[in-house]
Amino acid sequence: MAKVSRQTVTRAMNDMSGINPATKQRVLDAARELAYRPSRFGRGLVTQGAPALGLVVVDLTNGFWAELASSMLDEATERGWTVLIVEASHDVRSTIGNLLEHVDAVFGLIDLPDEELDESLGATPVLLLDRPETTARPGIRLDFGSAMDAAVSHLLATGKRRIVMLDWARDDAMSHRASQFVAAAQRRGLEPLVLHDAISREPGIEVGRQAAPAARERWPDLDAFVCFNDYVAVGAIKYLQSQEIDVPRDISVVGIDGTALGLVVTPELTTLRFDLREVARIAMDAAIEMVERPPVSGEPQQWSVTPSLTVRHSS
Amino acid sequence: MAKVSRQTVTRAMNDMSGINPATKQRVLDAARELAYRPSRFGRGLVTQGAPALGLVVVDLTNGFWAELASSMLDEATERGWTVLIVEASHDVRSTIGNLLEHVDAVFGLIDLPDEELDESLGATPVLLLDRPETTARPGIRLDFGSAMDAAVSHLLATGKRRIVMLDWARDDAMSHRASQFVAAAQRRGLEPLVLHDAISREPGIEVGRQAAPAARERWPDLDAFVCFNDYVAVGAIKYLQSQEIDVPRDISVVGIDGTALGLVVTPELTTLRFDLREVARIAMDAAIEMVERPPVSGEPQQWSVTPSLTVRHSS
DNA sequence: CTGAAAGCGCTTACAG
DNA sequence: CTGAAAGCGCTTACAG
Repeated sequence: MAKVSRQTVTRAMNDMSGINPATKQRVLDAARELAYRPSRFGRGLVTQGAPALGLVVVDLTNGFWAELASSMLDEATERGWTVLIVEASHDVRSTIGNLLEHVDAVFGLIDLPDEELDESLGATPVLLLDRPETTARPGIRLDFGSAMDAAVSHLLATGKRRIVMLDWARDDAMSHRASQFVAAAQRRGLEPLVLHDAISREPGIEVGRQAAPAARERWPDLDAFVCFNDYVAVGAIKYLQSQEIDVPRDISVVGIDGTALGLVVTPELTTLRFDLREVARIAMDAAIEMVERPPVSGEPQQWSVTPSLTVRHSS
Repeated sequence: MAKVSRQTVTRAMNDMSGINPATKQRVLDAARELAYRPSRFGRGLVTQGAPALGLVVVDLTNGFWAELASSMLDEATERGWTVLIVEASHDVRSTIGNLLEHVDAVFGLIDLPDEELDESLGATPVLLLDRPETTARPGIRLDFGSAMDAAVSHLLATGKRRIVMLDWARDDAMSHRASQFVAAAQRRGLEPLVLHDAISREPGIEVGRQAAPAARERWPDLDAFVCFNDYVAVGAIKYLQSQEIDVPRDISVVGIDGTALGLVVTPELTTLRFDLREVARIAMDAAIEMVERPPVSGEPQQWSVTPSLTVRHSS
């Protein structure tokens, strides 16, 4: 339409030098009229484009994942990478399959059995968040060990003796978080009390609101809750408030994750807070490494991050 | 390495029929050893791949954006699209530039002057969220008009008379939200009271915590706050609590956005709640339309969404 | 300042 | 069951 060759179009569209301004304008006009947009595939084939990381989160409306996503975005931008975020709440398999078309590496929590994992992911470099040691894939583990110890010690120091974990999971198995609580409680000679919720679809406020009274019925003398996450903790506090049970005097509440929620609820929530910035840094560096280097055989690399106990007013 | 042609590699990698199992295995083994991964660009050039939408948000850790992002993800997946989320908090220009390499259309809040907008976005179809009417681009407007009326009426009905808007903006101009509040107040014959914050970087809890006392100093007889968003409202409630001022008896507080935060704070927050699911639906349909149809000249299309007043316990 | 040629890495017919 | 040819839509030298 502009009566020029494709190279000249390239020059006009990409703002390159060595083109007559009038020619350039003619090309740009024609492009507008034809609604012409360069194909990202054609261009990428030649220029390689910026590498992209796929981030698989569980639920963006959960502060933990929102904060991780936000941190990943920052860290990626700094390194010239692009991030593609997907929520793998519904159909994990097809979500992942779709994602792979667009990215050079994947990071996130992928809740799939090992065999399916290999099948879905193929040769794409993957870094798994918080997966059991059984996978032959590199990963970042959320290690609650020492932080759970700190939380239990803190509750003991404030005079609490009957600590109940309000757990949550998709199935009947105890969560990783709860099992670490059990270990910490036993190390202190406490009876490990765990109430397990496998009914609710999401570990939200409602879980805590319903689990707290159930726990009190089962262990009337309980004096502290450690909760699966901050949402469950907020639900527990909301229930206790409704019963005019004083937090923390009568019952202390400790959350996990360190989301912004904890600063909104009254009293402000004691919680195990992750440095997600740090997680994002590790993940980006590992992803770049995996994409650039040939695959190292042998032990898959494992990182570990530990939350720290942030004491506020709910304990 | 496997001593086969590229077509056979294609067959092996893509799980196609018409290939000898032994050959396939040989190819797969070689692929693994060479860490071979098909180029997404080469493949996309032929298959076209799934179309991608770029979503530009302000801050993923803000519940409004997290919920919008989550809804967009859902709606996009249903339509076979992929979503690429970016946060345009720091360097908007380069963030957008980077994004364009990867997507077929863009949706979101892009805080750039009109000329720069055209320059940055080029021919990419764009749908703007909550931009002034001045742009010659299609968009979705957040229209507070009738909802502000409802909020003011509700406060009047509960006996409040001196309503103060706690506003926030990046610069000295009144926000769109505040100007709609002013209009609603004037329609009811009220003096429109607005306190403007242009100091804080983000419209977070701290803004409310600091603005609330400032407002009380300036208008000692105030009896209600309407806040720029839920975060500011939570900050105001936190301050009032600290002063043992009863909410809502002494001072009512109304937020905007309808984020999950409002259910966590005590008392639970009355707020103007958007149906972000609806916004996501409109945006996805419009994006698909823009990519598939040639560009229509004439008036750019405009949609409008109105929040609804959700009365809880802070008013 | 403009254009002809080569090639990026795949897949889709088609031939054998 | 396997391979030779063509082509997807760009950009990068290079020639004029």
